[in-house]
Amino acid sequence: MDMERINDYCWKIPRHGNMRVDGVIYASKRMLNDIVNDESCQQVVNVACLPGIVKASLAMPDIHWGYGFPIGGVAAFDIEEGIISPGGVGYDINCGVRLLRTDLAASDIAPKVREIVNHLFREIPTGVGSHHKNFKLGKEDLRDVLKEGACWVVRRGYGDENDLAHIEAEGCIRGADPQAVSERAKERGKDQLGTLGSGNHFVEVQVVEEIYDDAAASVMGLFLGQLTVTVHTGSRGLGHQICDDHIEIMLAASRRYKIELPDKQLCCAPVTSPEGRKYFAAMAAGANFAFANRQMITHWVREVLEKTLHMGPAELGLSPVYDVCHNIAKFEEHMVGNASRKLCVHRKGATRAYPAKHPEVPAVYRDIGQPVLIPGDMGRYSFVLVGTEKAMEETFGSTCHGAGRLMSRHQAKKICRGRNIEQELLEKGIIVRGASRETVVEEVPEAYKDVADVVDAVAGAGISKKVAKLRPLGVIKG
DNA sequence: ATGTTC
Repeated sequence: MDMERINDYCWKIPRHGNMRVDGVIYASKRMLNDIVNDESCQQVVNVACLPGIVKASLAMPDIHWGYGFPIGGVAAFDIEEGIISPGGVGYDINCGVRLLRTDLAASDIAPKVREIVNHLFREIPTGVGSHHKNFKLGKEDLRDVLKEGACWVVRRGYGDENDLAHIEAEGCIRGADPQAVSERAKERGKDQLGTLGSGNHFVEVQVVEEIYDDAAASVMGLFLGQLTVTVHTGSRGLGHQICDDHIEIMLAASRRYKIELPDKQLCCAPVTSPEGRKYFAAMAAGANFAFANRQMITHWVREVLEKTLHMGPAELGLSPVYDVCHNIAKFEEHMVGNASRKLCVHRKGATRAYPAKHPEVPAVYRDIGQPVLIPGDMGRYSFVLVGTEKAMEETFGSTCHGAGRLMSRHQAKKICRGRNIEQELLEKGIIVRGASRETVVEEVPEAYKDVADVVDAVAGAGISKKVAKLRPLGVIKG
């Protein structure tokens, strides 16, 4: 692949063949070597061929191969001439991350971590197909969750207005239509609200290990040695089914609208077409289910910590720092050249990273920029960043989303033969409870890139700024 | 990611 250097952290695949715009990849030179030899590079080129794409087909340093569009990709399309595509969002609609802060020092509760992990594991269903036996939504309630997102959960008494103020889009994407969601998707979702799922999803008890930006950390209520909890999950079977249903519809739509596709998996429809509108309405509903999911899990994290530590809410001081999506398509205003344009921004394995002063950043963060939450693997660390003006100028206000896989699940299993990963992590001071040995093995830290490399690349490029590093103490995995 | 090939 022909690659031109823009700067130390930014590389261009010049427009060629059917590409309508350039490809642009954010990575250090060292990381780029792996990326160039990966199939995901061709996916960046393929996306650049889609109608109405604006400026460039973008990729973050954690890019890897995905369904049609690369994971770690950002693609913005003109509302009038552009398309919307389920492959540009991914199967796990509104997969995302929520960081919860507390008033506690991790050292004070260290002897209790195992008990906390065990209680979390008992209260939050984990693993493929996990669901609640005694917490099922009726048809009307599920409809309201799909329309209202986290607001519905708070209305039912699980959390408060302050929680909602610290969620991207306040936990509710407007334009969601439950009627655009199939009965089958609803059937899969009705007993999965407040469940974790599998793969890289987790609830993790952490300690703030390093602070890079004192002022920003202070505004976020973060301090050195602090106990925090991170929730990483999405829209479960419901979102998966929405994606499946609409890929089917989009395959037909692509033919109907005579959209030339370099890869069938890029199937899409004009943003303004009935198929495009219906997908957006269903995707927004799936996104709202995921916001509600993380809000529901937050409630159980609160309960577990209060009970295990014998504390009231005031003493615990648990509240969300922020909650961000990294698999979503949104309608946003961006400057393109000298004009402000309304675009459909697809972020798939990419996180919104708005700068200070942006009207969509919560008032409390208006001076520091939007918090960005980057989970790493379970053995190393996670990062808190903030968005920047440069992200707004270059990447439609977007940045990376995580470590990115280095090995397939199969490869991971192979290198772990005869090893006890739980024991190895325990020796590093990390208590792990997984739904099965298999998932723990598939998520072995060596299977992932070092998230510090990913974060240093986006910080080096100037599209995010480092605020804090979090180290795991205990984790539940699907 | 996913009732991991409805």
